Amino acid sequence: MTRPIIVWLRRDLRLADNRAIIRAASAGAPVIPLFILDDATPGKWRAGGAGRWWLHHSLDSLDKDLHALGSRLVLARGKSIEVLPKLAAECDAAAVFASRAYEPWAGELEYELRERLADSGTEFRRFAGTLLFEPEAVKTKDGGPFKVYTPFWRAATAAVEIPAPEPPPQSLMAPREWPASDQLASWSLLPEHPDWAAGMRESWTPGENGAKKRLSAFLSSSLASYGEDRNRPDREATSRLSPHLAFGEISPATIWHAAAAALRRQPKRRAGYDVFCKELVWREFSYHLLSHFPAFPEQPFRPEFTRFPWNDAPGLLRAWQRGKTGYPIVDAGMRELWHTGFMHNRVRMIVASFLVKDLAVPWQAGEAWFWNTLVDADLANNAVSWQWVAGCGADAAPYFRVFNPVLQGAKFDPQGAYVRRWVPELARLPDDRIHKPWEASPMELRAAGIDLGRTYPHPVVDHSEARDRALAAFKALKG
DNA sequence: TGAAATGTTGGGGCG
DNA sequence: ACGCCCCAACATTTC
Repeated sequence: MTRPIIVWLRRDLRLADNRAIIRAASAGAPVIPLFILDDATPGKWRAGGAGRWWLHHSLDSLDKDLHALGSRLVLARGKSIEVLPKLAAECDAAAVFASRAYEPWAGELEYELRERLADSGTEFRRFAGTLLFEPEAVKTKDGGPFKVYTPFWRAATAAVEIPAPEPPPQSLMAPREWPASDQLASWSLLPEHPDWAAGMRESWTPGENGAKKRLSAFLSSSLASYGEDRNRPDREATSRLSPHLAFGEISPATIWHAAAAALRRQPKRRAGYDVFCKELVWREFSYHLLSHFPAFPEQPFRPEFTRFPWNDAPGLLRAWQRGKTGYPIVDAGMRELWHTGFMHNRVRMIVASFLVKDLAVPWQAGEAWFWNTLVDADLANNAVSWQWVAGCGADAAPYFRVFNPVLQGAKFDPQGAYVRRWVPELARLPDDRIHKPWEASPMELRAAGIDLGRTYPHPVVDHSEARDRALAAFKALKG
């Protein structure tokens, strides 16, 4: 029998438009789909709690899909650099196929893997597909990486034709004998004591099928108005594809081409389509930056920010994490995150600005919290976006841009529906008080059943004063 | 993918 | 009719 090909799956948990699987399937060899739970290689960036919940269900879903093709998913745990060569030797694998990864540790790992596998006569092949644009494919005039979004967008979309997505394989040849596999349940990826995942189960359908359904629902119902409505957390107007993308349950090329097709069907979707494409390419820009500046998750891109006088304030950080800052839009966002593993993008900007500027807590603390609590936690997006808000990143918001949580709330959640949903103790306040309960009269508070300081906190800082402090600190940094 | 302070304009009230 | 003031609405500048 022909020697098998191991398909090493990572954040590409899909069959459609997954070139590693598709090429292996058409090679005429048995295919061994493999997932390794490797907490050691990424170190502190191993998958967090919410991500582990998602991962469990995504792996479960992929295994079912593989069974429908006469195959299965083999599970192993340990360091990839040890597990893979060992398994390849055991199975006498001809090759290991994988989608390329872009995290700081990935390059060296893939290089070393190639060497070790070659020792035992196993070829190692990487495939594109995780990104629309490979980091090397987009260069400035002098051959360097882009540090500003708009020129990156122009250069990338002009230079690269995005190939059409490829259909999933119709069948996968099983090996004569399956290697031993862990039981998914034995990995304990799901929370037990306590089971905090109820809100996640209500909110999401992890897996390739869920991703496809989400995409078509979004394109048919929300693409047209995406440009205006995507900033409204009180509306279901964003794609909510981020966790599916983060786990590779759907490829960006699939989304790209499906959106273009939706535009062709209905040309009036143009405005929304353009904005949506820009958002997809922000993800590309994040990966572009991460791959050229691997310190991005740890260190400020603009080095002068290393000496910013951050506040060591565990109490304030905790109030932020738990959604008890006293600013309704901030608390609503943090509670949505805690409950569902997700937060609306506009609200992410508001809560991030509040942590970094109002509370002067280092952006890395917010990045770490998001890493653990977001189902769409993605190293590149997370690091680049936090630095963008903090003002120390590439093409970042200028440091003096400080969000006012009251004004942002009034502008993007005008009737307070989002706040009422996630901060129910404020639900009975009138619209013109919902984003600033401290300005409600004693009578209004009583009527709404609120005892400020007891049932809902006073603001942990005064925004106006905090803003002045932030501006002064940033100014000192500059001078 | 800001907010707040400051500057400008123009309509209306009024002497 | 006219100049003056007020101030909202909008624009520009600054942080």
